[in-house]
Amino acid sequence: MQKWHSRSQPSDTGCLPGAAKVGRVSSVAYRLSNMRSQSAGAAGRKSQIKVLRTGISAVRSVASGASAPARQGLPLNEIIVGDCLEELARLPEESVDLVFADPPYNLQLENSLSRPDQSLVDGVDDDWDKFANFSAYDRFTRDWLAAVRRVMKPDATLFVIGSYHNIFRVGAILQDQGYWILNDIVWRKSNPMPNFRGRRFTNAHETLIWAAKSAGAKNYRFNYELLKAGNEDCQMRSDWLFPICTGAERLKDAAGRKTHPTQKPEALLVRVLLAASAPGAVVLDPFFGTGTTGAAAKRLGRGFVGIERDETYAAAALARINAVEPLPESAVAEAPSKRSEPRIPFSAVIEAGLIRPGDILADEKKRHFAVVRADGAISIGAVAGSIHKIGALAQGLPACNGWTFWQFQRGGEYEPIDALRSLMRASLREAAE
Amino acid sequence: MQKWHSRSQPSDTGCLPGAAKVGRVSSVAYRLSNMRSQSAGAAGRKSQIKVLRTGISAVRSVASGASAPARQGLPLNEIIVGDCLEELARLPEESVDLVFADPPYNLQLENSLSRPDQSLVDGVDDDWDKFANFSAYDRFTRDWLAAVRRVMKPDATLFVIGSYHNIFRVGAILQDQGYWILNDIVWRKSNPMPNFRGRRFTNAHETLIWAAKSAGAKNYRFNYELLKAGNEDCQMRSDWLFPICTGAERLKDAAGRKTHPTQKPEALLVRVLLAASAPGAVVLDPFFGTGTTGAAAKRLGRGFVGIERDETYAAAALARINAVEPLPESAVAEAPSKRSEPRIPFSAVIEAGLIRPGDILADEKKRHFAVVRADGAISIGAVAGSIHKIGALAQGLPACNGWTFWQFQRGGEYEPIDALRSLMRASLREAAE
DNA sequence: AGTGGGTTTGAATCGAGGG
DNA sequence: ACCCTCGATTCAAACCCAC
Repeated sequence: MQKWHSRSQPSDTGCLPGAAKVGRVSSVAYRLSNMRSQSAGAAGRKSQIKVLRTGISAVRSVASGASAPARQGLPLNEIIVGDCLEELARLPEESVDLVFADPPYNLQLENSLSRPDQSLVDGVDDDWDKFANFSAYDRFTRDWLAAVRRVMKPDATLFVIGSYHNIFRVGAILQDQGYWILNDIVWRKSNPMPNFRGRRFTNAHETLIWAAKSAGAKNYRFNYELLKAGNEDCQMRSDWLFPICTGAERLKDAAGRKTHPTQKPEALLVRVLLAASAPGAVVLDPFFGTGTTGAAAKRLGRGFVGIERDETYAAAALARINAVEPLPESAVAEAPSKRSEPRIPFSAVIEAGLIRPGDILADEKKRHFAVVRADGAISIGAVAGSIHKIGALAQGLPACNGWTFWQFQRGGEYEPIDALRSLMRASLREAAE
Repeated sequence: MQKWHSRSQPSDTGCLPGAAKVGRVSSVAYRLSNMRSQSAGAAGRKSQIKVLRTGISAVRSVASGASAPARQGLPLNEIIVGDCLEELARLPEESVDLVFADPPYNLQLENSLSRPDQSLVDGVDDDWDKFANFSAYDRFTRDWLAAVRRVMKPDATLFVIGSYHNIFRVGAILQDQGYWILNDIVWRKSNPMPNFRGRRFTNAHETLIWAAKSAGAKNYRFNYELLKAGNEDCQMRSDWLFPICTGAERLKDAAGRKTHPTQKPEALLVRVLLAASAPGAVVLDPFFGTGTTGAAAKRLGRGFVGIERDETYAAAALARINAVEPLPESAVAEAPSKRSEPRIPFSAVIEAGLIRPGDILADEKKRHFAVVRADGAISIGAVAGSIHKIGALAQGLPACNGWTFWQFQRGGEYEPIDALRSLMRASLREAAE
C-alpha cells in the first residue's frame, strides 16, 4: 500500500536501469571518430572532429552572415563553434530526430547573494545570460525556436529546460509557433541550493517542456514500454528526481573552478534520450555548453549535433565526450514493442492451420461462445464479424481486443488465441533470418 | 543522510501539521456569520450571507455592465455570483492580502478517451473551459490578471494554478503586467490519472506560480519559519506532494456525480494560506468554483472573497463552507517570527543597564576583543562602529551579525549578546500586556 | 478522411479473512 | 479489539494509428 505524505522533501525509491550508472565518465581518451557510423544524413561524411591549431578541437564556423553556405549534410558528432542562429540556418531542414535545448535563463540577478556565513554564492552572471528586458529575451527565443523547428523532422520532438525566469515565455512562444506540448516535466533536485534569505520557497526544481513539431505529429518517438520496464513496471511520471551535477561529473578548470555555471546532470539527459529517441537517432543541442547532451548521446548510441558559441565550453565538451565509453550495443538495443510487432490477421491463423473453421472460441469465464468461420470472421448465432467486433458485441462494450478476449481449446485446456498470434510472429521472424 | 533515487514515483515522508487533518468536513451546519469579524475593509459591514429565495444562498450581482456601482467595502466571507471581470471592477482597490486563482485551463480536448476496460473518462468538457484559440485565452487572461492586480494591496501576493495547457501563457502575461514571480511550485499528485494510451508521461503534477504585485514589493508575507517548523525543520521546497481530491472531500450531487470537474484538495489551499497570509488576512478567489479557498480560509481564521459565475457551484460552495468548523484560534495564531520581532538597537541594551560602557566583548574563539562605548558603538583600537560593522571588520568579511558574533562575560562564562536582546524583547512583550 | 484493429493504469479505500 | 494482507472496487483537469 502506498502512503502519501505532504513533507516537501524528496525520497523516492527505485531506479532506472542504465541511468543510475552514468555518473562517472571514463578517463580514457577516445576519439569521436571511433563511434560507429550512424543514421541518416551522415552518408559520405567523415564524423571525425577537425582539430584546429588554436587548441579548440572543434569545427569552427568558417563564415558568418546570410551568405554562409548551407552544409551538405549533418555535421554528425561534431561541435560547431559559432552563433546558434547562424549555424542552425546552415543545417539541412528536417534532418534531426530530437532536440534538447538549455537556453540562457535570463536570471536577472540584480545584486550578489551571500550565504549566512557571508561567503558569496557563485551565481550565473555571465554576459550570455543578460538580456535588456523581456521583449529582447522573447525575440531571442522566437528566433532560435523557429530555427530549430525548421531543422526538425516532422515527427521529431523538442525538450527545453528552464526555470520560472524564462520557461513561461519559452512555453508560450513555442505554442504560438505551432509546436504542440506533450508534457511539462519537473526535474526535482535532490540537493538544491537552499534559500539563504528565507524569503521564498527553496527553488528545488526546474521545468522541461516536451513538445512535438505540430499538433498533427502523432508518430513521435516515445519509448513507453522501455521507461515503464525501467521504473518497476510503473508508467514514467512527469516528475523526475535527480541530484544536481556535482563531484567527479562536474567539469572544472585547472584552478578547480567549475567550467560552466549550469552544467546539467548526465542522468537527466540519459532519461530524455531513452524516452524520446531510438539508437542511431540524431540529437541536436543548439546550446551545447560543456556537452552533456553529446556525452549522453555517445554513451547511448545516439548521434549528436552540438552548437556552442563559447570556445572554452566547446573545448571542454570535446575532451569530455572523447573520454566517454559508449555502453555495449546490447545494453542499448531496442526491445521490440507490442506496437511495432507485425500485424497478423485472424484469417492467417486459420490459413496456417493453427485453428480450423467450425472450432469454438470462448471467453475466459465461459459466458460467451463463438464459431470460427472459414473467412477469418467468427459468429455468435446469425451475427458474424471480426474477433474484435464480436467480442465487443458479446460484452456490450464499444470495443474489445479479440486476441486476448477469446480462447480456444487445446488438450482440454483453454488458452487465449493470442498464443496463436505469437506462434505466427515467431515463425515470421525465423523466415526473415 | 538523504538518499535520492530516480524512480519517478512519489513516496515523501513527513507531514505538515494542520494540513493532514483537513480531509473531512464537519457535518454540523454552521453559518458564515459565526466567523469572527476580521481585518480591513469589513468595517461597518455585516459578514452575513444573504439567502435568496431561489435557493442560491449567495450574494447575487444586482446589475452588470460598466454602470454597476462600486461596492462600499469588501464583501467579506461572501460568495459573489457573477462575472469575474465585472465583479472585480466593483471591489475597492488595494483591498486584499492574497489572491488564489484557479482559472479555466483551456484544455483543448478533441476526442473522447476510454480506459483499457473501455469505460469512458469523464473529462472536462464544460463550456467555461472552451476558448476559440490561444489569442482569445490570452485576452481573457490579461483581463482578469489586470483586474486582480488593481484589487491587491501593494504587498499582496498572487497564486495561480494551471497545467501545461495554460500555465505558460499565464506566466508570461503576468510578467508582462509587472507582477514579479517569487517561485513556481509544482503540486505533485500522489494519485494522478494514468496515461491510458501510453503515448506520453503520466501527467502527474500541476504548476502554481507565486508572484508579488511588483518587483519592488519586498514586504510580502512569507511565513518561512512556520513552514520550516512544520516540515521537520527543513526549508519548504517548491515541490509539494498531495493526493488529488477524492473520497469524502469531493463534492458530489444527489446522483453521485462530481459537482465540479476540477475540485482542488483543501490541503493544497491550506498550505498556500499558511505560507503567504496571516490570520485575519483577506483572500480573494476570482474563480471560486466549489469554494475550496473559502473552506480553507474559514478553517484557518482567514477571511475570503469569492467570485463564481455558476450558481450551482456557488450554492455547493456555500453549503460546504457553512459546514466547516474553524480550527481553534490557538492552533492558528501566529508564532512570532524572527523578522516580526521588534528591532532592538544595541544602545538600548546599554541604556537598560544590561551591559556597561567599557565592558569587553569577544568572539566565541576569543580571537577578537572590542570595547563597548557609551553611544552604542563598539571599538577595536581606534576604530569604532556598530556591533555588526566591527564584527565584519574583525573577520575581514563584508558583513556580520554582531548579535550572534559578539559575546559578553557573565559569571565567568561568555554568552552571546543576543541573550540580552532576547531579555529586552521579553520585557517589551510584558509591558505590552 | 473514415473505418476499424488493437493497444492502453495506478492509488486509495473498504471489506473479508487469518492470525 | 486489533493488525495485517489480499483482492475487488472506485475513480481520476483527455492521450491512437494504419490502411
